[in-house]
Amino acid sequence: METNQKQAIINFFSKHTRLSSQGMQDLESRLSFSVLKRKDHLLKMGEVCRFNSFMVKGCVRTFKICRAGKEHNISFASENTWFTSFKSFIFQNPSEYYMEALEQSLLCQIKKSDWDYLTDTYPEISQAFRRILEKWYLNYENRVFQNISMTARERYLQFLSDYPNLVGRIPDAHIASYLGITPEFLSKIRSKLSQYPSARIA
Amino acid sequence: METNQKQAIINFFSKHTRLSSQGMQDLESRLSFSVLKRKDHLLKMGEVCRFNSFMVKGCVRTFKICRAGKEHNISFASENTWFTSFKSFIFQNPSEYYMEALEQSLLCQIKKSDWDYLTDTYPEISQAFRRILEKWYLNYENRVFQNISMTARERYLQFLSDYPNLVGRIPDAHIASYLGITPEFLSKIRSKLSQYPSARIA
DNA sequence: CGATTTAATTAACTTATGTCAAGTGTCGGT
DNA sequence: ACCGACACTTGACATAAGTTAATTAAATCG
Repeated sequence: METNQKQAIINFFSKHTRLSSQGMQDLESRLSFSVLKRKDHLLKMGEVCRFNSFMVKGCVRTFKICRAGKEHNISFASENTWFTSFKSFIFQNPSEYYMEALEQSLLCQIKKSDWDYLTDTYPEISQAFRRILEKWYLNYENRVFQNISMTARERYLQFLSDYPNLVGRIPDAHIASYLGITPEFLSKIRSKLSQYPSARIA
Repeated sequence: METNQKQAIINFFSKHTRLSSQGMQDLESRLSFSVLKRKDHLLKMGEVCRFNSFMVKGCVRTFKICRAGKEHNISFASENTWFTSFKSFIFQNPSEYYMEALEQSLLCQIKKSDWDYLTDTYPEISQAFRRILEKWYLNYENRVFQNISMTARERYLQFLSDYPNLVGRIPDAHIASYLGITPEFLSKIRSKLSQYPSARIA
């Protein structure tokens, strides 16, 4: 059963690199599973993030509390994505971010020490990690561009097209936070969009 | 003379990794210099970005033109920073971005093929590149958080503190674009800040 | 199944930011 | 010294987005 789930990760790596059978075995033996209930915290601010996580099933939000004391979602992790509190994981220092499950979730995790071992030992795994990091980087680059160049409505339409699997699954208030607007304003945007559906042609 | 300038890059790498003398020599022999005049384009949209560049002296902006046809600055490169049009450089495909010199600039560049050779051959250099990429990533992560959680005035104050060397050096309109606001509104922010200097305590 | 919390909507009003247009100042080139 | 770009500012007005608070709908838990 668990071995079946681990397959998702092996598949993930296989897509990004030619993984030697030894590397595959070594990787698999270092994966561990973790189940989160809804509202469980995977990480709290100030804690050191010990794991890089692969989401098998479920959804987790990563957020930070600003000076004014409000939560701001910076990203969501859903099926088949790697996620971690990057700076804390890399430098093993206290995280600025919280990570909280929005649904019951099944994660497959690698400890920092195993991660370091694997990337030091297997160039293919190291390369796959660089690919993941490149993807994360390009994702944030796009987010920055969207934030400085688009209205809230345009960013919402972009979100719908980028993350169709999250819409209707997580509370709108979390999407609003991710977009940098209030839930009330998102509600108005949605209301106008349903009134003039043609406006959806982005 | 040029050898002197190359020293800046060697220094940069030395700070981030233990560089073997052979790697150092190999790296140095693959660096080339490039001078840009003000308003020169280092890269235009649609072109493939052939280089990773290190800014020795000067300033370059990277921008993209949105659907509405307006330019939006996504980043600035000034002294002692690496910059490139990342996606285009990595995948050698047409860039979505333009890069334009805001001042006469001196760059030290590495071709993609040399970059690949160096990172494949010298683990230290590969590691240094990962450090650069991590830095870029964390920079954008912070930008996203700032964009979704701060007002324009707060983002401007943050910019002043993050990039004091750019203030008064490049036109305010470019800073406004980077912050995602209009030049007129930035002017009003500046005006209020000089009226109530204590408001600068961020 | 009912009781209670959480989510989403709506409206009135406020604040943040954009648009347009005019005006001033500055700087390099002639 | 003059001229024309460009940079910056300012004010009146318009639009985007936030705030507060009330209301309804829907999910959760006992």
